[in-house]
Amino acid sequence: MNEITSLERRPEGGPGPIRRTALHDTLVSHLRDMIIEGDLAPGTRLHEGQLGEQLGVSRTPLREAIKYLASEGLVELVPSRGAVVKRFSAKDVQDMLTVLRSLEELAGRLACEAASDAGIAEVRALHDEMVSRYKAGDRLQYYKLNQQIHTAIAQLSGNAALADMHGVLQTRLKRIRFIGHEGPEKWAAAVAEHEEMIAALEARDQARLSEVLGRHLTKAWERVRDSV
Amino acid sequence: MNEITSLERRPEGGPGPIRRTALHDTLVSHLRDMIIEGDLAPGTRLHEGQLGEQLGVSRTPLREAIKYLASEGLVELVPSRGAVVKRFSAKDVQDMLTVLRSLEELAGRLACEAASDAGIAEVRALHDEMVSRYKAGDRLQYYKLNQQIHTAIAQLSGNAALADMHGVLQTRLKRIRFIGHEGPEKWAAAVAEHEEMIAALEARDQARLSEVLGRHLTKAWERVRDSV
DNA sequence: ACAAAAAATGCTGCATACAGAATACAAAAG
DNA sequence: CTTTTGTATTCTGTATGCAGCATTTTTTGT
Repeated sequence: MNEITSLERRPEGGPGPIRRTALHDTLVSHLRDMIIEGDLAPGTRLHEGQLGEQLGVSRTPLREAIKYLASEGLVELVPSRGAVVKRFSAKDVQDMLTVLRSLEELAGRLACEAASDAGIAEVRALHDEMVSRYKAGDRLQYYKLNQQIHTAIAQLSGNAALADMHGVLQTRLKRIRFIGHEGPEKWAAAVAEHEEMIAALEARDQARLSEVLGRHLTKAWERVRDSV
Repeated sequence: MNEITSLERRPEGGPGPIRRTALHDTLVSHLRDMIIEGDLAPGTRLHEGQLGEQLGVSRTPLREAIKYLASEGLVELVPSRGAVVKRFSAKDVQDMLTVLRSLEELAGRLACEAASDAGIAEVRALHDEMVSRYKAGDRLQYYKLNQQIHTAIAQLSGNAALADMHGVLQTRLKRIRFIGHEGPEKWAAAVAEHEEMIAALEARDQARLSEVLGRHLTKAWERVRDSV
């Protein structure tokens, strides 16, 4: 992941609306990934010239993407000195998890009311896939599906603002969670919580789903606490 | 408010650290204000050339500011067609208020634990000032102090992420609330709720403060419901 | 040899310039 | 009169160039 990555305008792959995708979006998500995956460590200065050359883009669109990420809270703008990757303290992480927990509890309650059966089935499918990845010991895919499930539940709430805020926090925390490698027994516990979560969702049991989601995040904090 | 506003690099006013403030920040907050105050109505296309000329800035920093606002959710980026001021449906507003309510309830609980006496005193001062504005019938100042109080409570929680998310939603809703002119009796009710709020905060009564904040926002929705 | 000042380098911030896409308009065909 | 197609204009997307600030290196004085 540390090699020089070169960008291309996302080629229009399959069918669907021929939505020419702007370089801006590509750059933003690319930089996001670089930050999350640790290519750009916290505290790193984002060198416009150098970075732009690596990515094969001029400074202008790069700067715009950086400003965008600044508003998302991933980088910090220092006047006359450019941008640096934001560094989160342990308290920052705990604070984010506190808010995320509150949001997920809300999402759980709303999802039980608003979700369509099809929507729930999709989450179930993601969950089953995740469990099979767990059994295969595929941490990376497990991690990604895990994220997707939480995102999906936030969206099932039918509340766009909620899904939005949830997404912002989840993105900021991705870098942290990406690092947090828990041991086998804790991993198993996390999977069990997910199992319970899906059951509650399928039963449309508001109180239970909300409770499980909350508990899940509280334990998540305990899992990563030391690695922060 | 609808005249052509020209920008100047924020002059270094009083004392304090001589922090040269970048044009970027000025532009962002200026554009924010223009959107909130209705100078740029929802659905309006943000014309880079024209707008830049009005503000006396070239397109480059303007575009960067627009991208920033896009991430904040105030404008929407349409590929190859620039940016338009985001339009919120009634459901969008309701959704935002639902989340905001949840966040404020959380903030209320945390603030009762974490706030310093001095911090509470400051909120009390804001409140008293607001009440006097209310008695004077000064709607604009009342409105601004009202916002400040809610922001202050979010900050008293000591949770930066919470204050952050709260701020984003509050900014998005400002435009709406700015319009919502309630009648005298509802206005009085809102002030009474604020009174109760401060009392609960000073008593550090978590449950009560949280409850009042929630109720306050629920009623706020009823007040603006029709004007959206 | 050390400290302070001065020059030099590198980077950001902003403006301008150019290319390509989207839209608006006009003319021509049905 | 409506529809369609070709053209012109306008605006966005990206690159480049220049000026000012920050930092580092060199030079100079003690």
